[in-house]
Order: sequence, then structure tokens, then C-alpha cells
Amino acid sequence: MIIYMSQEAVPGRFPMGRSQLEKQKTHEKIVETASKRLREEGLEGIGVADLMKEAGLTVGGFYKHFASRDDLVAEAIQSAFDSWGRKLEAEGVNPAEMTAADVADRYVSAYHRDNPGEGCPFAALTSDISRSGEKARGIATDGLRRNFASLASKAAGADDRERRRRAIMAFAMMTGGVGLARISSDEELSAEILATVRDFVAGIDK
Amino acid sequence: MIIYMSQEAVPGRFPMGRSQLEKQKTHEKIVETASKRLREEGLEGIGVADLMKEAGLTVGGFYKHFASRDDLVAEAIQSAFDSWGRKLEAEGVNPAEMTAADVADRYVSAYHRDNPGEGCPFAALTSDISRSGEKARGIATDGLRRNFASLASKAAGADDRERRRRAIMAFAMMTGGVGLARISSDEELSAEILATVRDFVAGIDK
DNA sequence: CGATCTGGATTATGATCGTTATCTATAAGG
DNA sequence: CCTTATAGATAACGATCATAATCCAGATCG
Repeated sequence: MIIYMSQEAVPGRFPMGRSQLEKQKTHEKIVETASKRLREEGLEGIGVADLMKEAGLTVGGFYKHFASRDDLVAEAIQSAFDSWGRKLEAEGVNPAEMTAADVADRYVSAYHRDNPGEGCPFAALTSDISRSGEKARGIATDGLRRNFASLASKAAGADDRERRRRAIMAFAMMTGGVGLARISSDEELSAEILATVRDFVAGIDK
Repeated sequence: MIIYMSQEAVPGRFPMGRSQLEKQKTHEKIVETASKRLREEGLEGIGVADLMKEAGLTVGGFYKHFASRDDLVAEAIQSAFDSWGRKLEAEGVNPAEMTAADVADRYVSAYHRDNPGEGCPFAALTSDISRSGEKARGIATDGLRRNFASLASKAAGADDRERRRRAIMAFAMMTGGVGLARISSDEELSAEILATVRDFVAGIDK
């Protein structure tokens, strides 16, 4: 007797009501929607039903794609970490060729501040992720390492250790700064924070 | 006909089932409990009933103290901002006499990382507050200004503007750094972030 | 083409939430 | 000391949530 697994269907092996390709696209649509909306509303700020509706679906099919809401959240966080790279790729920008100033201009910007849904999960979800379980924290820790390494490659310094120090300082200041700028209800103060942080980050290669 | 207001009773003016002093102490107990637990669990991470239970009460009396849960949250955030000063006062430390290194040792520490409930709301609730309404954001913006001014008074620099720049950089890096350190599931990486940030902050007066 | 079984829709379920109604004991005013 | 009205307890209400049960249309396989 064959037991059919709904979660990880093998293409072309089992009969189905929608093509495997359609399901995969639906899956991606759900994850992408969640990735954006969760950055906007927090990891617990939006429910399964609303997320599905935003993806153009209804609640019913949810558990054909994910074992639990937590599973979607994990995938959405992963997707959020990848989105930065995907966005650059879509614009034809090579991340390796970006200078520290390029990174600063993008990251520490009013646009990034005002559009958390398209932005860095470290700026949008710091508190939420720090309260999350091993799964989400593990994904984020990987993201941290990649970000440090990428920034370190753009930093100046006598040796690798110094470049890494600068990268960590810059990244902590960037994520913290955008977070504080989002909090401030005083636009002038918010802009002052952004400008100050931007200058520091843009200068780590000097 | 006199209309009796339950929310803001005037002492000695109206009859009551508990002494006004008792009510005030209860009120403070609820706010203090909430202030700690909300920093630990996020602004939406714990319910009214659980908060009351932790304060040694039941749900019933809640609305004799607060018009809504949001009102409690606002008071709790305010209390969280004041707690830093109250803690120092309890230890007999004069905030004005603390050097940048003193601040760095306290703020960018493993203890602060591991005890968000007793720590800075900017580190524990950045994301949550940035998604909150005008009320919470306004309270936080005041807190921001005070923190910047306090740190600027400890920073070195040719003029006020430069001292303020350093204060903003240091504070953004501190809040961001503790946030990232809390996220990291790799203890070594977490400690590296703290050490790096601590060094920068401790050095803003040189 | 007919049998099969899955993706997704509709609807139900049980838990949990903020909030409210009702009750009781008691501190204060006259 | 007796009336009054409030702090807080118990319990209920309606909304919202994650999850599950059921159903159906249709893609795939033999």
C-alpha cells in the first residue's frame, strides 16, 4: 500500500487537481506575500486567513502547503533574507561591486525606512526574531554571518580582523539606526538619525 | 446629580471599597509587571488576563485602572523608559557621572542581552514600537531625545554638533548591537558583536 | 476515457483574546 | 452606624485565531 504524501509531492508521479507547476507558483506567492506582510506587521501581526486572501486564495488550501503557521513564518523569513539579493539582481546590480557608500545610500535611506515590507528583516523584525525559536534564529544567524562577511569585504583596515570589526559596527548601526528612525514621530529627528548613520557606514572603506 | 468617575478618583472625595493608596499601589504593580513582561514577550505577546495574574490579580479589575489594553501598554512603555534611571538611582549611581565606558559596560553586556525585561525598551521593542500608533511612538521619541542628549554630554568632539553625531551613532549601534546579539543563536558570534560594539561606544569620549 | 487523488474553496471547531456585566466586600461620608 | 459607591472577583460575550473536516473540479495516469 502506497501512502501519498501531500506535502512533498514528486512531480509526474502522482495524480493531482492542479499542475505541479501551478502549486509551486502558488506556494511561492504565499511565501512572498507573507514575507512582505510579516515584515510590515510583525511575525504575529497578521493571520493565516488574511495572508491567504492577500495571496488571492482562501484559508482552506493552506495546510496543503505548510504543516503549520510557524513553517510559513520560517520560509517567509528565509525569503526575506534572500529578497535583498533578488532585488539587486533584478536591477542588474552586482552586490560584490557595491561600495560601502552604495550600501549606505540604499540601506540607510528614507525609502527603506518607509517601506519595511520590501526591506531588511534585521531592521523590521529584530525584536520579533529575538523572541522566536531556534528555527527562525538559526536562519537569521546565517543571514547575520553573510551580511558581516559581505560588508567586511568592502571595509578598509590593516587586516581581516579590523575589516570585520568595522563591518559589525556598521551593520549594528545600520539596523539600529533604521529601527530608531522608524520609531521617531519627529521627521526631522528621524532624518538626522539616518544622515548620521549613513555617513558612518559610507566611510568604513576609508 | 453627581456623576462619579471611576478612572480618576480624587482622594478623600469619594467613597471607595479600597483605600486610594491601595489602588495606587495596585496600579503601579500592574504597570510594572506589564513593563517587564511586555519587554520580554513583545507588545502583543501577553494578554490582559495573564498580566493581571502575574500582578497577583484577576481580569475583573483591569478596567477600573485602564480604559483599554492600549492604555496600559502606553503606561508600561513610559515606565520602561523611566526604569533605566530608577535602576541607577536604586544603586546610588548618578547618571551624569557615568562615563561613556560605564554606559557601554552596562548597556552592551551579556546581562542586558539576556534580560530584556529589565533592559532598554529600544533594544527590546524597536520593531514593536515602530509599528505602534502615535501615542507609543511619541513617548519613545521623547525617550530618544533624552538618550541622545545624555550620551552627547559624555562624548568628545570639537563642538556640540560633533558630540551629538557621536551620540546618535553610539546609540544606534548599541540598540542595534544588543538586538543582533539577542538574535544570534551562536554564542560566540553574539559575544563578538557585543565586544565590538562595546569598544566603539566606550571610545566616543576620546 | 475513466478512475484516481490532490489543490484549493467552504465551513466547522476549539482555544484565546479584549472587553463587559454582575456580584461582593469594604472604606469613606454623613 | 448606616448608606453609598468603588476595587476587585467571577463569569460571560463576541471576535479572531490556528487548525481540521468536508467537498468539488480537474489534472494525471493507465
